[in-house]
Amino acid sequence: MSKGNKMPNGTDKMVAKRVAEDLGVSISTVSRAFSPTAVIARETRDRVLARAKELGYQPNPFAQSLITQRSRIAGIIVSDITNPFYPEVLTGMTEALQNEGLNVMLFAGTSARGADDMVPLALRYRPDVIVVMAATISSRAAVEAAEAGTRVIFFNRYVPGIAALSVTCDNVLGGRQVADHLIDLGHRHLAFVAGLLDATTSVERWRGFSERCAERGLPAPLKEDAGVFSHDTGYAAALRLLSLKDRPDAIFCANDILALGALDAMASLGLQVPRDLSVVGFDDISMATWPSYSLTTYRQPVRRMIAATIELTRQIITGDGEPPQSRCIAGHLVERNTTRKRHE
Amino acid sequence: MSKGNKMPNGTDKMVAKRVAEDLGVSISTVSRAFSPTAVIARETRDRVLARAKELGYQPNPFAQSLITQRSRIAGIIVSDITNPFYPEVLTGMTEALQNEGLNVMLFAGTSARGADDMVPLALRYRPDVIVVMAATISSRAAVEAAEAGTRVIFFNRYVPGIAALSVTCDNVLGGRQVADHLIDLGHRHLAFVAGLLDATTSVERWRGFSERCAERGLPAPLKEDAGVFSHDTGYAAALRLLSLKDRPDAIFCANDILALGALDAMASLGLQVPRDLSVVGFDDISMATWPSYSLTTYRQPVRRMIAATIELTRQIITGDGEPPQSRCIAGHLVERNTTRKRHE
DNA sequence: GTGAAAGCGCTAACAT
DNA sequence: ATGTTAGCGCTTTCAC
Repeated sequence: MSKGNKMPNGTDKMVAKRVAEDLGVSISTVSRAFSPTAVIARETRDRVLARAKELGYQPNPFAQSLITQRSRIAGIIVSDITNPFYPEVLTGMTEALQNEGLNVMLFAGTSARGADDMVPLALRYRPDVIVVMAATISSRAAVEAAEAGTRVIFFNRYVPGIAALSVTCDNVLGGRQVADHLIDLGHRHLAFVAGLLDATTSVERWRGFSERCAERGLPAPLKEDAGVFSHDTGYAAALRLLSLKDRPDAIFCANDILALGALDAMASLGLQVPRDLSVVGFDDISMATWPSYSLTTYRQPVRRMIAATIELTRQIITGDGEPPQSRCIAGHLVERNTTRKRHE
Repeated sequence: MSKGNKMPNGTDKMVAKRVAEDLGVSISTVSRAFSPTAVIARETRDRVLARAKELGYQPNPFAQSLITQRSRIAGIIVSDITNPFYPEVLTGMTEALQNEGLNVMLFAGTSARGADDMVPLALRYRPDVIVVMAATISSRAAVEAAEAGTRVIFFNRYVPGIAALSVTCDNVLGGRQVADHLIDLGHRHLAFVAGLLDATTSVERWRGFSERCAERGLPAPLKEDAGVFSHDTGYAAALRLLSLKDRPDAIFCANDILALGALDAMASLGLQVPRDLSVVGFDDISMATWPSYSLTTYRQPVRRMIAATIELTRQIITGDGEPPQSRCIAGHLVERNTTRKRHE
């Protein structure tokens, strides 16, 4: 009677020891076969690996982590996933991390338990890195993690005044380029629809936008706060702007979801892009390409941002080479509704 | 000189032993303090927990899993996350699992590595359960997992001919109700836009739809294959239907994304809902509510489906009570564009 | 190149 | 109610 090495379904649990016995080698040899850097005869490794596959053996990552002090886990913290931008990023990021040999542990912040509360949860697994994609997270998170010896990368989010890493799109530049685009189109009466008030994305896009307007001799653009990044709030904010006596002739929305809401608000008033007004978004989510919207937008360089995150992760893990540094990457304007024919 | 119990940042690593020494108790006592069921003096537990918090100690889940043989991990496998339905579900599911004390390990299938290849990856962590939200996964996945002693729950997907668990919306019923709705509206010339050919969601919705049409004495609806579930393909499929000589007067799309594409196709032809045609989707994603679309759709009971998944998970983990059984839950029709005023 | 032995951090008998 | 002890499954010196 073997002692307790049975599975719930009655079959024997497959562990290194059993593979070793099966092959008449030591446990160490089995272990070494799975370690690419270990010294082991090529032929032995092949034999072990082949038999292990047959038997369905794979090293237990818990035991591995315990001894190697490396989890090979990346924590990802998300919150407002209502913005379609994030799912797109989440999939890409997960894939990329998997390719680096990191498994992703996902933590979803809720209204009840904010993204901040996810950090201690994630920290228990001593992840090699934590990627934060939540819009509403305090700097406390990064501090806690730092104390636990885990580095945090803020994705698409900059946390001011803290030694945290971030990977962002160049929001200021984006705002400036949108300003140039609209001004070049002949617009002189610009407006901005802001999203979450304390989101750096919104703040910086506004800064670039308004700065550039000033530089080009325009009066300060109108600024309308949507409150949160959503279709509803974008719709409402646009309605407010459009009901003004001195209605703007171009609206730059802090992100695409807001912009789509704005377009729908315009449609509800019978206004057309680009005939009556220009609208520009930010992100370039897939819906921006839909014919019904054909939204001109500033595309975030998602692939490069993910690649940068992976690069930082690699630097964090190896610990050698240059110390990882925050990255800010330029995107580019994608013109669509300049020749838009919607509602005709 | 202590031997190796330093963190990368120089501070001592916080383990049960250190907390125990600090308090002058045994390691077991520390361990017991963290186990809700363990016998320990209330006062001792409070003392340990308080000090542990101060010191920043949390039990190492790897060590725990190693000994308890329970990972407290749920694996989630996703693939085509382009459908906004899934992100919404993913967040909700993650939250719900977290509330059960399960941490979520996310595996994203790619074009290169399909969802099937994610199963072995997930199995290494001996998850308490695997939830599959990928549209394209073979039954092999469930078999592999079963052999490893892990149960798989297919979410919104039924895998025929296999002893796997699934949680689905009642797609057949949904199809029937949509048929009734359209017929009651006076339509007699119905069409269906199918998504992924082998997706049970598409197949079953079609079955219910066509069955009900037959029952109510209508000719078989037209069937147009979109190929995949996307806006583009829905758009194209609708265009094909609308260019027919005997153009249908109502279109039921296998899901909302297809339906939104169909609506845009109609708009491009200057056709209006509900004046010229009725369109019905399936899922009720957030975009269906947008004023520009106001899509009538069959709402999947997502909350209840997640609750059912959690219930199954609980049954799987405890192992007692009734054996877990697949669940099929009715949704309901949400009427919107029956009074739609778009493009006016 | 391979085996023996120590131990990662923890829980669960078993003692007391 | 608490302490002692034996591993969970693995990697990694250290011998050979």
